[in-house]
Amino acid sequence: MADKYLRKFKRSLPMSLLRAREAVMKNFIPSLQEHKLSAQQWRVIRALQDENGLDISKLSVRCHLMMPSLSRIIKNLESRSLIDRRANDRDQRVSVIFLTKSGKQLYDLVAPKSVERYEDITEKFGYGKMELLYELLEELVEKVDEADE
Amino acid sequence: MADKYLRKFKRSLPMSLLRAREAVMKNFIPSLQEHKLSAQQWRVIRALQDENGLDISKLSVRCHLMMPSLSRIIKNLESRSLIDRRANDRDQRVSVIFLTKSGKQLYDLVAPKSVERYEDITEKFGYGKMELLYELLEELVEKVDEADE
DNA sequence: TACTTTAACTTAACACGTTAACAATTTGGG
DNA sequence: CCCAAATTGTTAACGTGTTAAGTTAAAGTA
Repeated sequence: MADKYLRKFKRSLPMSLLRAREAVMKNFIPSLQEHKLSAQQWRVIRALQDENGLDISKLSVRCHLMMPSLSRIIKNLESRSLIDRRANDRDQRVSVIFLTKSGKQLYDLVAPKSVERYEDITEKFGYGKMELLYELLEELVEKVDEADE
Repeated sequence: MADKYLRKFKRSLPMSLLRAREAVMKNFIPSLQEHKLSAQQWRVIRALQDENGLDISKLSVRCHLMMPSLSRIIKNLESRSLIDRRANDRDQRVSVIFLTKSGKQLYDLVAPKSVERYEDITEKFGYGKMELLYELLEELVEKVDEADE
């Protein structure tokens, strides 16, 4: 208990996670930029490709986006005719979001490049280490969330 | 090569890293908020505590902040008298940044709580796993940055 | 010395992260 | 049925991420 000082950034967990995420994202961003898509907009498109016709609250959870951010993103994608919103008949408060035809086309255009980038990263880093990393990250989240105080 | 589809978010590397970072940050943010500090502002203060009198470019590298963000952050911290800027005599273009007395006092107030939070996380997750995670993240960055294309 | 190039920021513009306040429904009693 | 409370978003405001353009000072070059 003698040395209660803060580690420098090199050994800061948030910083290490940040650097790793940045390094990984650098691989995906260029092909998204070619289509004027942000990483967040792409997440929404991906989620809708997985399951078309999600309401905004569900999208928010699946994409890890806060409602205000998502609200803006949907407005943007809607203005570009990549998605479509319809009111739910049973509950007029909820908007259900659908990928349009051009939204699906855009997905089909971008997805293969992302797959390539992912395979490239997996190859460079090693499949076993990738799996180990996933497990560690998952366990970290579990343990840290477990008892918040 | 048969199944060239994108994993769902649960198994997306950027998402896993994002979730982990969010879970970890949740532990540190409350004590920062008590002092109206963002995580980024705190990084700047920490860097200056490590080495007082850094120019903005060096701060940018150490804190992993882009120059425009840092420019705004410095303006903010300066307006709150937590830091102080002086022109470099040899080169009038560079501003050298110093922690003021109240900046240092704020550091002394916040740092112990961050140390506590870090120890708590380490204990919950396990020291060995923490070290392993650091190594994996570092290696991931190396390998991924290695050959960008 | 005059002129171009480089370096060190700063500003602008747009998107997202985050908290708080608002608006429109829907639901749950009484 | 009516009103309070909860639900589903949207808007506002401020700080950060990111790219591009603008400023000022230093360095390099003819």
